Amino acid sequence: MEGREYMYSPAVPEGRYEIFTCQQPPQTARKKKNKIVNKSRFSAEQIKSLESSFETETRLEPRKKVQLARELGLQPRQIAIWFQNRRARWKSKQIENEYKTLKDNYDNLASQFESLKKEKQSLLIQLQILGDLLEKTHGGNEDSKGLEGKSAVCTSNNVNTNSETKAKLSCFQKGMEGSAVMCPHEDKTGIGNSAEEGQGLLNMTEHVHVPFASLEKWYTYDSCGLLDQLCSSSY
DNA sequence: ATCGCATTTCAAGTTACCTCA
DNA sequence: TTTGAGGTAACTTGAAATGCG
Repeated sequence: MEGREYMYSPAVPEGRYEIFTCQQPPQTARKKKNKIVNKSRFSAEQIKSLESSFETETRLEPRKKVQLARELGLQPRQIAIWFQNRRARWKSKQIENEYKTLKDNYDNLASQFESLKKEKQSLLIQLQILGDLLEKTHGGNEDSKGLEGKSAVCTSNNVNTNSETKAKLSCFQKGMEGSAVMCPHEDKTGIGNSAEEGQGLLNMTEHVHVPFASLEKWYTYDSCGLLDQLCSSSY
């Protein structure tokens, strides 16, 4: 199809350039809506030249347009239209790319959110188990009474815990990490009294298959502010 | 200074043709 | 051979900018 160009009917709209063939007469002219059009694509060389011009500047000065038209054997009007269409294509490509980027970001965040949700569930289950265990170990203890019901509350997504429970959880975590770290509440709860106890709890956590390293992540990704509360709670 | 008009250019949307699977 | 989709040159429309009397 290279080499063929445009042939418009004499019925050219007022103020418009008449676009005509430079090399060949119209072979396949068709009549439609007052227009006789022999439309074909620009040649590879023409496109190449237009593209390289577009790379340097997306808008053409009138002088440059005329010069380019002369070089390529086209009408200045054709050059102008080509640049208009090219800008439109460029813009839609930009929008497409932006959409792609946004979608990728969204997908990443969504999958992060999902895995955090699962992790949260695991931790809540873990919390429940620990609460039950505390209750069993220190059944008559006043403090364990305080923990009563907390585990049940924690089974829902809507975690409703008080600072005491949070402090216990925090102590428990410290016990896991340091094995013998003393807890501010040790006199009341008895948790963290010895390295043995800490180790025992560690074994328990292994039993429920919840990695404690994930708690670290919680501090980073906590989205509902629970851990902020936990960390800032006074005890 | 500013108003009105003509002209030009642009973006956005549309039309019509061509190519190809 | 027909047909539908996709690409693209050219057109239409409305708005903004500019120049001139």
